[in-house]
Amino acid sequence: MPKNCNFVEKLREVGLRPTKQRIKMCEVLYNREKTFHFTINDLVKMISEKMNEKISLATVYNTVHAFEKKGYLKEISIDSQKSYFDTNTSAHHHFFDEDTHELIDCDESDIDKINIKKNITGKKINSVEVLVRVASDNQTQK
Amino acid sequence: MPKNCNFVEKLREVGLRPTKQRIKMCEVLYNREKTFHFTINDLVKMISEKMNEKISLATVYNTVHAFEKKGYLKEISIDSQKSYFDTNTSAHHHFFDEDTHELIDCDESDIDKINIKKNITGKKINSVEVLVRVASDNQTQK
DNA sequence: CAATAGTTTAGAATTATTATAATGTAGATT
DNA sequence: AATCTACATTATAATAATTCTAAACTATTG
Repeated sequence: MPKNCNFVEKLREVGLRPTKQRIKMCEVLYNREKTFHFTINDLVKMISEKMNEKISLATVYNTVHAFEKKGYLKEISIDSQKSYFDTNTSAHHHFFDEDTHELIDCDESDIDKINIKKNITGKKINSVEVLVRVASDNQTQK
Repeated sequence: MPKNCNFVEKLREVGLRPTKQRIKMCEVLYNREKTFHFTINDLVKMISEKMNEKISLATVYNTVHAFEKKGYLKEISIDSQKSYFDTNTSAHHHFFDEDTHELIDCDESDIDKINIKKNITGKKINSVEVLVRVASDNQTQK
């Protein structure tokens, strides 16, 4: 979703009603220079900080999942009990900083094309994701 | 951990007391031909099915985490709310079947060595994991 | 502008996991 | 082999993330 676009139209295009709450969430998520990563908790905080009115937690969950289903958000797998989401929905990989629990984008160009020699009969590949775990250089790792 | 090994000695070697519960869990996890994947829930079921006595849920969690810390188990990242564990602790990648929620091993030899061109200053790479999501070939994917 | 189908909401319910604190036990010391 | 002590186990409570529920609300259709 590009910057400053008409969120009302965007939402309507994919069959989501442009409600006040969804438009607010679009503004928080997409009215910015760069894509970013967040947890639901992060998002709730951002909304309550930047907006004068609050959005119910259930709505935040609903809307994030609706956006994910429509391809406006991507979920990122980390071995945490939390879900991370990414407003960058293009194919790309991630670094995960185990010290800070921060996710960092890794362009496709930063990793050579991955060639998978094995295949599962009757199954097609939906995605290939690389997760590079990093941690501080100068101390013992977990 | 090889098959039929002396679990008492193995546990002692890394500084874990060979308790009745830990030995039982070793038997369930390692007395078998092949390595496998499981969730805590799977494991609890397996224990109560195969054993005549039960092990407390808290102990299962504690022991799985103790084994993980000692390198007897590896945790696998999936965008689920559950944690998956793998008795294959060698470096390898995974397929995740989105239909059945099954994890399938993928040898290092099945994927060419991954070369990461980007690096994060002050951080060292702990691991590089590839997750290949697959789903049924003949229907619409999520 | 009324009907209706989709949305929002607060709060309850659920699920996975961790914390607590009392009891039990392995291994060392006598 | 009795005792000590640190580590383990246990049932249960607590926490945290997420989903469910059912009533109130609202965007769109007719």
